[in-house]
Amino acid sequence: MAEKRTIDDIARLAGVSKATVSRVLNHKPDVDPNTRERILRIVEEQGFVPSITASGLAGGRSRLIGVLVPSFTWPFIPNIMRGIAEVIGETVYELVLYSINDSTRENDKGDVIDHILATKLTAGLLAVLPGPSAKYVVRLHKHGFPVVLIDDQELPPNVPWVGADNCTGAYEAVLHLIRLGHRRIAHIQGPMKNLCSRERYEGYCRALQEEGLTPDPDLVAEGCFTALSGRAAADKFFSLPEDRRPTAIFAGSDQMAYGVMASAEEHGLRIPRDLALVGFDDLESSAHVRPALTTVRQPFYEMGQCSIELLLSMLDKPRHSTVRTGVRAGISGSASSVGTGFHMPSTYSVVSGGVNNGNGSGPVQIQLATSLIVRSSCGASQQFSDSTTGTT
Amino acid sequence: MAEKRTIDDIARLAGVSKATVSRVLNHKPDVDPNTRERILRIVEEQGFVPSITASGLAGGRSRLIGVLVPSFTWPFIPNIMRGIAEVIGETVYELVLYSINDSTRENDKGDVIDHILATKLTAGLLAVLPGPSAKYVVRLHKHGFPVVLIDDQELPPNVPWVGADNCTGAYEAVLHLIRLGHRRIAHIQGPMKNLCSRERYEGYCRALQEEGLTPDPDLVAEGCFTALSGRAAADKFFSLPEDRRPTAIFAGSDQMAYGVMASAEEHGLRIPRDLALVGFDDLESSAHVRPALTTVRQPFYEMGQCSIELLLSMLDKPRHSTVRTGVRAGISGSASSVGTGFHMPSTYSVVSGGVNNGNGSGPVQIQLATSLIVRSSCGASQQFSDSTTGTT
DNA sequence: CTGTTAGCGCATTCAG
DNA sequence: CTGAATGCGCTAACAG
Repeated sequence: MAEKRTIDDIARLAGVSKATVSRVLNHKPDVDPNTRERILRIVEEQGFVPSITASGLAGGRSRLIGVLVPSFTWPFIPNIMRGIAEVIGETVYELVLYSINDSTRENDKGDVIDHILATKLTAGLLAVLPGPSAKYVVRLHKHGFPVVLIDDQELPPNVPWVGADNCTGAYEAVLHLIRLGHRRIAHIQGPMKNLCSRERYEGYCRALQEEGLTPDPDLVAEGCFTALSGRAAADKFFSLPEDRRPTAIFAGSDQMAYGVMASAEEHGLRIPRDLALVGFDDLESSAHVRPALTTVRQPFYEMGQCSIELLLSMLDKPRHSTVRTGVRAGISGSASSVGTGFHMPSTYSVVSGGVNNGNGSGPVQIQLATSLIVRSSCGASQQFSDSTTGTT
Repeated sequence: MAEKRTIDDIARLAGVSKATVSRVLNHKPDVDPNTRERILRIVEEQGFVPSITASGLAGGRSRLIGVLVPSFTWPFIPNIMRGIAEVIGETVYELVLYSINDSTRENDKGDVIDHILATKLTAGLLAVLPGPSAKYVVRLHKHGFPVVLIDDQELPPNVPWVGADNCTGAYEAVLHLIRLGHRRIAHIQGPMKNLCSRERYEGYCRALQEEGLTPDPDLVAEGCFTALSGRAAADKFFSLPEDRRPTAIFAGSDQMAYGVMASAEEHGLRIPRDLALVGFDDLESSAHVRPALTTVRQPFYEMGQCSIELLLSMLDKPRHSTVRTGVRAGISGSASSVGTGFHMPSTYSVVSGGVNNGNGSGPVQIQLATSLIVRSSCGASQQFSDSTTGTT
């Protein structure tokens, strides 16, 4: 069904010029309501879908959005992608996937970026990139290519960015532990080359200080986000003399927390009885491990949504829909929603940039709030047996 | 860097016609070695990359490959994607992502497929689709659109497909349990609407029968691949009178096995002491749960590679590379490799179709072997502490 | 071997 | 409000 029809076919069937058809397809105002109606009907009947590549060529603007992700196996990528995909599905844009696999050498990463710019395939780029590599994307931005970075980026101001409030998240987690009576709280950091690790560490320190506790260097170890590294760090903590051993651990990622669990078990320590544990991320599995992991939830799904919204708002908004719904809102301070309606996550803050002048949207940096998900691993009262902590 | 240059620019700089430039770019044979050399040099210098959209339009054939995936949150999608991305990275093709989110109504799925065909954006489609929806993709195939399906598909013969040998995998898992001395082996099925679930069940039955054990209906329960459903099934088993309770459980997915672990713990059963457990999938986390889960490994990464290779081999192979490497092998019975060289997974079998006449490659269905990964949850001797079971 | 001529399917002037 | 003309950047015949 739906044999390849061109705009000319439709024009012929409607008894008008292709120019007119093109006009209604692109929602131009100057068209007679009747002919518009008639054309739309024929388009519908024939199941006509304009060639995205041809219109891109002719119009000089692509309807493809690039998404650059590091190895898919990072546990939170799927949720970010889900957010992106869902929003994109409502628009006329399509997603093209660029990926940097683990084995990509640092230099080649620049090439990948150059390639993205050079092919001129996409209208903009959404990038999830580990710490230092972000500079390549910033370069794109400087060249005037629409770009939005996601998570863990250390950027010059007004480079569009969407991330989570790592510092506050960590702060709240540690505060929670302190309120539970813990005094010797260890922290397993992520790689310190990543901004998010440093921010979490900052939150950790702030909580301790505010509560009058002095951070103990022996209770801080650097991991690399993996379970194995978390385990190693925990092993180190547990080999401390008993009176200096931590009674609680705040891990910089859920996976590292899993490693702590393994180590604890091996050392005969029961969680939460002998050790309180809090992670960071709220991976799917964290609700299912035993004991269920208390953790700081990062709104990955929302970050995906938010970032693509931001990117779209930076484009020349040539919204146009044929069969699909089309039209969405731009980002603005006051969660405005237009058309099919996009809702900004309830809690977010614009960190920088952000003059959102109606036309040429100004670049913005958006930081989404994290939230502490209390489960049993920290010994607090609540005991979710296996509820999947309902969140959108 | 790399300001927007067109083929005309290069032609001018090289003192030839754009046609000639196009010829060398597309690896046409009839070009003077010297001019070819010169042109290539200039292309390199200028960092010229031809517009993928323009050449697609003009040449009538796209260099975009569609990938259709169900909700990203399925745990094995990332690995499949990784395989796909890695292979695609070596070619001139780009990936465009189509996704069907969980909330997509069954009818709309057909629309998504129609949309893919209608836009004529992509040259072919790779689809990972749950059971019944596959029919839409089959329709595409019937329309002559190059398509390869991945996993769990019940297809007419010679619809290109790549999957795993579920039956043998299950068979080996159960056989392993029997050899370990178990007699009351329960099985938690995946949804029976999925072919893979039925195949695994078949393998389960076959192993029992071959060893002279009669399947007990009470020891079989249907789940839906999730941890929760696995837990429910296990609860049911554990509430059986002691002499009818299973001493081993073969779960149809790792996630369901996780559910079994939770239930076992609640019922005071120790794994593997009181209960042997084997899963299916070999998710990343299965090596890290405690006890480490014995499971049947599905070669997702390889499936990704294999499927994209198959799809590419079905295209009009207009291989062409500028900066990137390009050129890969087609699929054939005898793991042939061409150019940069692709290596078929060592063990695979062509199930159907498969006349691979040099030119118009015939459709094939490829089934990859699974492998039993023995860890501690089944009580066998080997105890991998936390080795990530090295596989490619 | 190489230049010339036509479009691919559509968006956009620019005149009516 | 609408049609005719022009060209996006490139490939594909067609003649040299």
